[in-house]
Amino acid sequence: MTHSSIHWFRKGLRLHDNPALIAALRDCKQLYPVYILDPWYSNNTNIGVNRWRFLLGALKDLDRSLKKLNSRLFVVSGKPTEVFLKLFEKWKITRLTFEIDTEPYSQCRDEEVQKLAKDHGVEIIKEVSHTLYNLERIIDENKGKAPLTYKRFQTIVSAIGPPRKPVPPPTQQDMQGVNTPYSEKDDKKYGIPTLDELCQDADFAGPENFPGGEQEALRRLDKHLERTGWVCSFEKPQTSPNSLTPTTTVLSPYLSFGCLSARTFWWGLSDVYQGKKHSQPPVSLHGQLLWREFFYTAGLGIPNFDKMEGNGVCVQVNWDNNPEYLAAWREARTGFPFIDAIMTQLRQEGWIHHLARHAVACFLTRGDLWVSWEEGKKVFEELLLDADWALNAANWQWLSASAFFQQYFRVYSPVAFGKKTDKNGDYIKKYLPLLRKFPAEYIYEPWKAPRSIQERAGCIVGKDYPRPIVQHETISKKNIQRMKEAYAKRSPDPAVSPEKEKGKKRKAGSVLDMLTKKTKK
DNA sequence: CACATCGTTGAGATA
DNA sequence: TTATCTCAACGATGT
Repeated sequence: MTHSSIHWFRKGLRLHDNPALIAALRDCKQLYPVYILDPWYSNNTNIGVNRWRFLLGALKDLDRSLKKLNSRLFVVSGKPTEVFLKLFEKWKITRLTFEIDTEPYSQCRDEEVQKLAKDHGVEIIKEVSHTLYNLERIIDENKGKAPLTYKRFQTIVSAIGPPRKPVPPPTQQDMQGVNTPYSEKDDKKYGIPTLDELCQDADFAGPENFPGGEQEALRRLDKHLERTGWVCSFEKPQTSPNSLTPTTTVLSPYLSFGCLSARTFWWGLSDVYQGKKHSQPPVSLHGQLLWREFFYTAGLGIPNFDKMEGNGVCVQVNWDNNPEYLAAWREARTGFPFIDAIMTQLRQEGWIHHLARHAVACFLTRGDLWVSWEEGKKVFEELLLDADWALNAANWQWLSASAFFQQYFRVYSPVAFGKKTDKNGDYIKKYLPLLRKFPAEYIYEPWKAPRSIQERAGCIVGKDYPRPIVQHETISKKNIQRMKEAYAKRSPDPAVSPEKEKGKKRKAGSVLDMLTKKTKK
């Protein structure tokens, strides 16, 4: 039995740990590696120039690697079902392989493609390789529901055991007898497009600090794994959101596009940990991969996970419709240098530290501007190289205290938070050079600087740099009360009787809390 | 069912 | 410098 296989790349833009690609090679005479530019994405999501560039880097790298195996990548534009309808016939395809993708659009897209394949007698092979685990299994083990706490999630996965080991990349030997028919003219027809062809504002691309591609991903992984002491002592909350160079691995864009396998990362860490004392989840590097897995599971198991309405775990909040505030935040002109510097780095470089994301997300939503997390999510989706459907939705809900995290009275200060790790404001000066002559004393709150100092710094607040968009001290207190109201209104379960509601209220009384606190002492 | 515990990463005061 | 407490008081989970 000999096959003509298409391996369909979507995420999973790599050769290592790609079990579906390996499956495509079994008893295979002709292999066609395909990437589809699906117009659904540009029609329904916002992808910024840096993200397009990262994708193109990843595709070029993939094509290079495939060519070393005497194959190549075929890039095709169009709706996947329409593309496959043509390709199945044209290439006499008997088998289609791909990596399982659990996002809602992907699931419905893949469903359609599978139907088409069945109608054309094309065999389908799909494999789990984007995540550490089969997420369906995690949900099953938790009685059909996505776990809602990290602890619970940990309990489930430790019962399942460690993730599967990564699969090696295909070798020359695996390619024996496998052929990819293509000619010179296919370069034009199936070549990788340019940035200009994909993206209106190709000229606005920032510095390419993190080039896309599997080779770069593996290089970056190795570089970090060599620092064994650093790996073993890694604790996420101890890393700085505002250092001039990243204090974390910045492997997230590579994981998001699948240039790097989460399992390869996981087992690489395990090798480093071996026999040494090391940090533990949730703060360790293994812990970071589990956060990703946790949120992917939530994205699969919770309907309408990327929206507030119809999302069963999300607190329903009366966010303001405030386009002016949203635009000021997005365009880095809130008047809070720490916030504006972060938003500038985000736009220019496509990556900001996780805690910097906390600061700006809290500021936009429950902390200060009272704009819906869904709006913030859209901006991150456009600008972050590591934008990832499930993680983006989950973290925005977390930071806006809409789900997973409920201690809404813990509010990040747009002035104080950054000072903890960058007293002099060097980070601010890097991204907002306008403010570079302000003395450290005023760099986080330039509006407080006396006029003479503003003049000496060559930057007048209200003219050259905006005045603060809100009065943080008063507005954040007011917003805590608004969050309290939103929680109090949490959709009362219609099945719950009024008596039960009363009982609930009594329980929440402060007398008990006082007592427990005293007995603790 | 009642209740205790706990939660990756708050700020600010105090010792 | 670092640890602990208060502010006010959340929901999910486990016993």
